[in-house]
Amino acid sequence: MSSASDSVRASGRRPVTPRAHPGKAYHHGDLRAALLCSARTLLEEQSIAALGLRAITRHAGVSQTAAIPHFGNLTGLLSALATVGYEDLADALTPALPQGAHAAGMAYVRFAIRNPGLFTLMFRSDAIDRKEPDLAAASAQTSAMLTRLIGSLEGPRSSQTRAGTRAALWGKVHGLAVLAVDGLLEPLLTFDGEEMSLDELIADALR
Amino acid sequence: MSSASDSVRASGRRPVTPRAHPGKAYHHGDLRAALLCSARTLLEEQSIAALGLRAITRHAGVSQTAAIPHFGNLTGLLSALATVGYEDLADALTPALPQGAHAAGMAYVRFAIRNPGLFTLMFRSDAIDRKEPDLAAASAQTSAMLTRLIGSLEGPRSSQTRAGTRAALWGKVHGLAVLAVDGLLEPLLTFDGEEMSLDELIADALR
DNA sequence: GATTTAAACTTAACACTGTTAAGAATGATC
DNA sequence: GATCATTCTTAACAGTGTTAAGTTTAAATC
Repeated sequence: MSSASDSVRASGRRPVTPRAHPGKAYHHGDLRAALLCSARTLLEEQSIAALGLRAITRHAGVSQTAAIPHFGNLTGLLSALATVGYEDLADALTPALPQGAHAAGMAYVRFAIRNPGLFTLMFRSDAIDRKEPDLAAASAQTSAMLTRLIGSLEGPRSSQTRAGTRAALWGKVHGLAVLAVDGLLEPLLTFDGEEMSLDELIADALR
Repeated sequence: MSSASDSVRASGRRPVTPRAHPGKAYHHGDLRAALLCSARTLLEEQSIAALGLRAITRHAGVSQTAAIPHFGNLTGLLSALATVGYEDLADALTPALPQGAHAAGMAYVRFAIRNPGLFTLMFRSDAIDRKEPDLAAASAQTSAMLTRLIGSLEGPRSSQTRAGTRAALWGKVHGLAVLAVDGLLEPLLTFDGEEMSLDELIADALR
């Protein structure tokens, strides 16, 4: 279980300025990471609609435009947050990959359920910029893990059916994740008065 | 192929005021339908981000707040548009259902690809209000079609595995639709210089 | 070590948004 | 024909992202 604060990573390529007067200086020290942390907190504690530039900077205790030097604009900030999301997703997938497709699929969906806001943001193509290099790299890395998984599954196939298999697996897993996050699978949990957990349903669907 | 204008339906429960002076009167006549049509045009010709109350009314040639009496607020308008989307999706699914799961899945994904903006809106839980009765009804109707499809597929099963099967099918189909609309399947279309169409890939993945 | 330069951060303003309130125009009802 | 409810407009409010200009600090250069 990764909290919002500890999983926001270091500031990426830009070297972090060592802060001389921690927390109080005019120069914040690591405002970039602090803003990402505030954004992630707002995202999970409230909603994706609460992710405004002013709301984030207000939560971090800085002025309205303090994010501009670090991210350029709101899209830049959200893209950086989505990048964190792809990195965290890769971390969640890594230990499950050698256990096969079922375990990997469960890890994917569970990540979405545990980080619903972040997962949603990662696929909001109109709120983020997929051409941002960091984001493109993190996204491609996650994608590559899926490719390796498919490649390790069975014997030799044509590359065409491999593409189909890959789309089928990713589609199934991603669809279940999206539907679960949106609460659209809940009507399926009750039948004739009996209940089943969301995790059970997904494990069932992934067989 | 359904164009944006002809597929916006009549105004729903609210009886349409017969227009005395078509197009020129102070009372528009069927502003509700006209606004939905403008919204759908903006949605598909531009993007989901262009769906503002002012942009829609501007496109329809009325004042900024003319949509309020009909929809209450922006969420109401977008929910009504999503309702149209679920109705259109049901129409697209109906002829394919008797042909089995593969045909139904293809119809689902093709609908998404042909109406990317509308399909995206239909699953934007923070932009629409799923408790709106019309929307809930239209959405439930689509869901019921899926249930009937699963029920007609094979012999008797426990209701538990039926829920799993249903989640698996819906998840796979929905995931492929979402990924296709976001352009995330395109990297899978090329292998060793050879190309394959998106439709082929999806047909492959749905087997 | 002093000076210059570059970056972070703040304040103020602009154009834009959704929503509300009040008023004018119209169709429906009695 | 008078009343009433609805539709639609205008005006205003609080909020947003972004830009420009100015201030404060850290780093770089001499």
